[in-house]
Amino acid sequence: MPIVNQNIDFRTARKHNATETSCSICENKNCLINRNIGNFYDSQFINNKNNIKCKKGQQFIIEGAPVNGLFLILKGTVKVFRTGINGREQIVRFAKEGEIIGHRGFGTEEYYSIGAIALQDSVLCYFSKEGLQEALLKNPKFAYDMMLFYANELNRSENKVKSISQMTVRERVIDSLLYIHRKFGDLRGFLNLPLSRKEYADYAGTTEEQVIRVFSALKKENLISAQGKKIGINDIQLLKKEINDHNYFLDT
DNA sequence: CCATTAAATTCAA
DNA sequence: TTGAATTTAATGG
Repeated sequence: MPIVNQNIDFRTARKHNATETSCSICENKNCLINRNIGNFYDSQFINNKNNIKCKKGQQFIIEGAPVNGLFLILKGTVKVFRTGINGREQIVRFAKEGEIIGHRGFGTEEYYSIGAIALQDSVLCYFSKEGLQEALLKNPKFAYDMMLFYANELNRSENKVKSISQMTVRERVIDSLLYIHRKFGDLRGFLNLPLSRKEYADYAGTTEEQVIRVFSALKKENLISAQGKKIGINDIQLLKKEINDHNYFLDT
């Protein structure tokens, strides 16, 4: 179970530690800020970021907490979720290095509508709302890149609504596997992100038992293999075909 | 959904 | 590095 709220104060989290990284020497090329670093007129806000270390399982965004900045993943992976009516967790997405977290509430919302938990020990960069707003107003290229990011996110989330409402459980589980595969890739024949069956279920919008049963069926058909949390995809073509046959689209 | 057993992971010595 | 303790997977009711 997730470690509950260790009272992180992001404003006072201090920057004098070994993982402190200045954006100017950061090697994270997926990072939107890093990609635009040459374009900034005024890089003041970059120097005001905080690096936050999160242990595996630590929640760093709590649903309902006030938004006063935005996170970027410097290192590690994270799951972003929303709690449904019956207390069930719906995983919105998995995020890896360079991705932005907590952007939805950025412009107008005052409170987070999502929670986020580190899946591994992770390092996050935290930028204040004020600094970012100023940077966006001053730097059109940066603003444009942000807009593209938002458009992408919207597209993805619209696809997800479709998949959850129209696909069968088996298709949703397969879709989830393909999503993880696309996003995190393979490592020595196994998906490069260890997830529990519960987490697959929360992403696919089903239950742990259903996932386990679909996995068992897929194993019998030799489409996947599994050793604990390590899932191997044996026949990605057939899996893709099963989704494509029903005319569903794959997101990023 | 819950209970049971098997399997895998974690943790600390 | 091991194995005991804890967590997670798998199955069947």
